[in-house]
Amino acid sequence: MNIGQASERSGLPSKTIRYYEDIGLIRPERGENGYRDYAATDVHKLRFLQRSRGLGFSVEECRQLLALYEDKDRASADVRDIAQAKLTEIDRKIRELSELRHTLEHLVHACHGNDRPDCPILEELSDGG
Amino acid sequence: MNIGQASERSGLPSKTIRYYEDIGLIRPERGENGYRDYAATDVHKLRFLQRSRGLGFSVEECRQLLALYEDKDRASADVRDIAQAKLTEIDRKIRELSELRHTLEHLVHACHGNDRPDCPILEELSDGG
DNA sequence: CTTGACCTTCCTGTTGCTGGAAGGTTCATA
DNA sequence: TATGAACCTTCCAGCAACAGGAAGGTCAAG
Repeated sequence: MNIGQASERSGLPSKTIRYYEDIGLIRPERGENGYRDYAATDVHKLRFLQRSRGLGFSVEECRQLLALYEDKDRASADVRDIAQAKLTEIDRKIRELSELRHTLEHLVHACHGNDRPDCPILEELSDGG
Repeated sequence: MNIGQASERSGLPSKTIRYYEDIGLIRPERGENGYRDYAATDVHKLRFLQRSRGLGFSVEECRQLLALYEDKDRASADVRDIAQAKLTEIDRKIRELSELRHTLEHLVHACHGNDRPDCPILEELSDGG
């Protein structure tokens, strides 16, 4: 498929997809006319990139993550070490998001419109939530 | 406290903290010598910024989030709308992180070293996990 | 065979930092 | 009191990860 369709299916702008090719993340085939031709697996990778970028992983980290399942020979210990490290990082992110969620929920529900300065959420934040 | 200590306590490099001041996110006092002087609440805000940036929120989004609890008068409906929108976004991020975690866990545990091409994780990915 | 919606490369601009230069401040120690 | 290390300041340049737009080729429909 062409880049437009790949963009639509992955949720990434065409510009970004071309950029990812520039830096060697995804290598689509080329048609006779020079157009990029994306396979279904390419789109999966793009979607994967779209997600992990949005979750705060750098492009280089995404390259590592991508390598994890592009690696046909997953026997190597360092590859699994990377995966394990990422798992730890993901757990941390999930924890932090939950805390942030907790904080915001208080803002929405607990301090509903009354402009008292002793709102519970402020105390929580001051205590180093 | 000086910027070095604020950096240490917030987890943000001094450079980044100065940048955040440049773009108007945090406004510390200044001492007689011209040094920035950070209060405890400033450090809380910085830590908050450090987290939310690492979780994939843009600086402008962080500015909104920060405004949410700097706003002494939280009566306005639009402020609460923003908070609600962020809550939805956070929930999505948590879901995506959980999926990513699931995927990686499979990579670490299910495909342990055997280089078979029919590894379960690959099927999962091909199905558009 | 032209019109519009695609696609291509290339070049510039923006965001969000990061490093380094050049210089002032503070504080312990000789 | 001075000298050196470890801070701090501003400013300027560069990098990462795109985004916008120009200039031009391709393709399917009327």
